[in-house]
Amino acid sequence: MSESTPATIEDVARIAEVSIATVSRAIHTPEKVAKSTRLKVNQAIAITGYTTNAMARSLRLGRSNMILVVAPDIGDPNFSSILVGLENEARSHGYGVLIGHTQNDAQRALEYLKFLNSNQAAGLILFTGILPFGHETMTARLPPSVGIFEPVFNGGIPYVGIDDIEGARKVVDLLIAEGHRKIAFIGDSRTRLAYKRRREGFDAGLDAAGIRAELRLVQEGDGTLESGRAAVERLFVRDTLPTAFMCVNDQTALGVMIGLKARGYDIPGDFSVTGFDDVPQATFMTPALTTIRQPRTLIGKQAMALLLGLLSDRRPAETEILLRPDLVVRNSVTAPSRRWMAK
Amino acid sequence: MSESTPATIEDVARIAEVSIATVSRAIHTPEKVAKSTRLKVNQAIAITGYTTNAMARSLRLGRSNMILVVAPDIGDPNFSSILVGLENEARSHGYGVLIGHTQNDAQRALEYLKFLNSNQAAGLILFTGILPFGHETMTARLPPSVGIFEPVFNGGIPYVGIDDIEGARKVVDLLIAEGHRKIAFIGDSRTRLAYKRRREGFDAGLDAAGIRAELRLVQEGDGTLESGRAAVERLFVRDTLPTAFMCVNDQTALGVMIGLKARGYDIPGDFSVTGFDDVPQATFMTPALTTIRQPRTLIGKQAMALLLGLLSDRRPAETEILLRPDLVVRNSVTAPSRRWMAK
DNA sequence: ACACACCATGTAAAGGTTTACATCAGGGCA
DNA sequence: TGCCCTGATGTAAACCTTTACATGGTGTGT
Repeated sequence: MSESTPATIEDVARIAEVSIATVSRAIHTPEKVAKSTRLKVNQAIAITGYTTNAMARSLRLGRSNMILVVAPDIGDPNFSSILVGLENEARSHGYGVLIGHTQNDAQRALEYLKFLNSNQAAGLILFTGILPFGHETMTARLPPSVGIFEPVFNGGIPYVGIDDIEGARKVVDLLIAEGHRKIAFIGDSRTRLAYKRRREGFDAGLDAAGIRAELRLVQEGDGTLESGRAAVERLFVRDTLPTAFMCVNDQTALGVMIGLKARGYDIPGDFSVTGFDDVPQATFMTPALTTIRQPRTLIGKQAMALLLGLLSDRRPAETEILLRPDLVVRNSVTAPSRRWMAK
Repeated sequence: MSESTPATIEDVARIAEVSIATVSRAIHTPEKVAKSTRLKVNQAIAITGYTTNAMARSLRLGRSNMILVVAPDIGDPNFSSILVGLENEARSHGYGVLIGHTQNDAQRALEYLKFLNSNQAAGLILFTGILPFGHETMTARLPPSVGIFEPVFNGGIPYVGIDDIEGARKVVDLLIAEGHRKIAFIGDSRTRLAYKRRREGFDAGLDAAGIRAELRLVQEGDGTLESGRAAVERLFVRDTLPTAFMCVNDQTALGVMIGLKARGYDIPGDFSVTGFDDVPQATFMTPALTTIRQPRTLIGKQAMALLLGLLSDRRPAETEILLRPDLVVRNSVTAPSRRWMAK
């Protein structure tokens, strides 16, 4: 009717000549209303262009159709593909996705907390390993939540990630198969479980091949490009050089490559280098980086599906969903250089 | 009190020994309540941990504190930096950001329309040049909106972008300064205004230098990597070769570089290549791509600021905000090859 | 023919706010 | 003293749904 104000359920009821209760039922539990009435209601809806006011509905129901996604850095290119998965799954179930960007700042995280308290979000997707909110009394009040990549804080919150151990294993196995015996591992000493597991996979691979791990070849960094470069420097002051650098993530690998090139070495001619994550830039590095692909969109999809399940009281089958990591072979790995063999 | 149920305004009122109206006023229009009362209310709020229920508030007010951001592809790495700007600005004004992902699918776009109709979003940020919703009756009902990069549909909606003409001009000017006279332009024939403008800048630059434009050197593509490669092939079947390829965007430039390398040429030794947009991969291409930087985060910030202004009834000062494009000089441009000079 | 069950629908309350309007107290002024 | 104005607070309606409960009508079984 009047185009200015959106139609309410009452407008529909008037036109369909039924009560508003019937309209509501016709929409949400159609099997409870007579076919003929349902028809009238549907016509009235079509005429008015009625859409139910989500605010009123959420208020009445006590929960909204929004999912809050909190990530430390939404500018991270890796984030966007996951977001696609999250969003698709959410939308196809009538949920909307709300974005929160903490930049690892507790203050900001706290502001998002308000969205939860004020019932604006029915569920939570967490990207950080640690609960962003000062977990004090908080944890109790948290709505159904799902973590991405890692278990959240004190557990209890299911998460979706990849099998980091297996992924790392695939990388070492490749290097070993190529003939490498002295493999450096450039790690990340921060508390992320994923990084610990990649190290585990590395150790397991060496072990399985009967290679004695050399602790001198293990360097701890912080996952940044710079830490990769620094690790190279540290290794070169010693006299035990590896023939391959296995890096905990692609950033680190890039740093390693830069460091190696700065010293005039050829990759993979002189040294092989591997990454982990398959960031979009990996294809464009020179040489293109051999790494482990994170099925990002799928991770997002599964995480959202899990959360949506939680929201419908379906208890999660498992508290940990680990997807299969795939090895992406590009050009940064080859057999160890004769140069070092001779030595 | 009871931790199970979030505190309502009534709980606060009871503790502060005032009416709920006073509590509401103490929060939103503190100057209207006596200092002593204000104090009592604040204490009560602290005790209860009260946060106003956004659903109820939005219902009453008739508008929410959510901004819907609709983009054709939220997986696009360029999107994320803009999102950072949007999100920061929104959050600092108490607004939340809702993500919509249309994949250029009208059907999906329509689903987002529901968020608007149902009052779930107070404003709209549009990434597509064309209105995603089948603009029929829609346009009238649209909430305050702001476009990104381009004017939306039939105008009337302000937008924030960069000055594409000036950006393109900076590129041609650089090429010309390096000594290039025969410059190919690999364009995008789709209807995006930005692309038209980049072409305009190209023409203007040539004109200003007194170089006669050769239409044969202008190739229309569709902005994809493949279209860049195809353009190279088309140019090589003719005998008029350029010494430089100016591409409408970085994707196209990458395609051109691949095409050129496949034919055994060196960049920039044999041909110079330029892009536009400065996508994250540009640094990693070989050679690193000389291109135009989009101040993405700033664009997001400004767009959101503009929208927030609209929401407070402040009419926009201008309907078009064009930010300054910066030239990013890397390694894909050099003086024209002697090889062609000799010819 | 009566009781009962069942089905379709209506009535009204509840959910948490905001705000126009009413009320009330106190102070200034004639 | 009486009147009016002002400033602080309270009362209650409205925002739009959903749903428990009530109502009334139809049909089944005895």
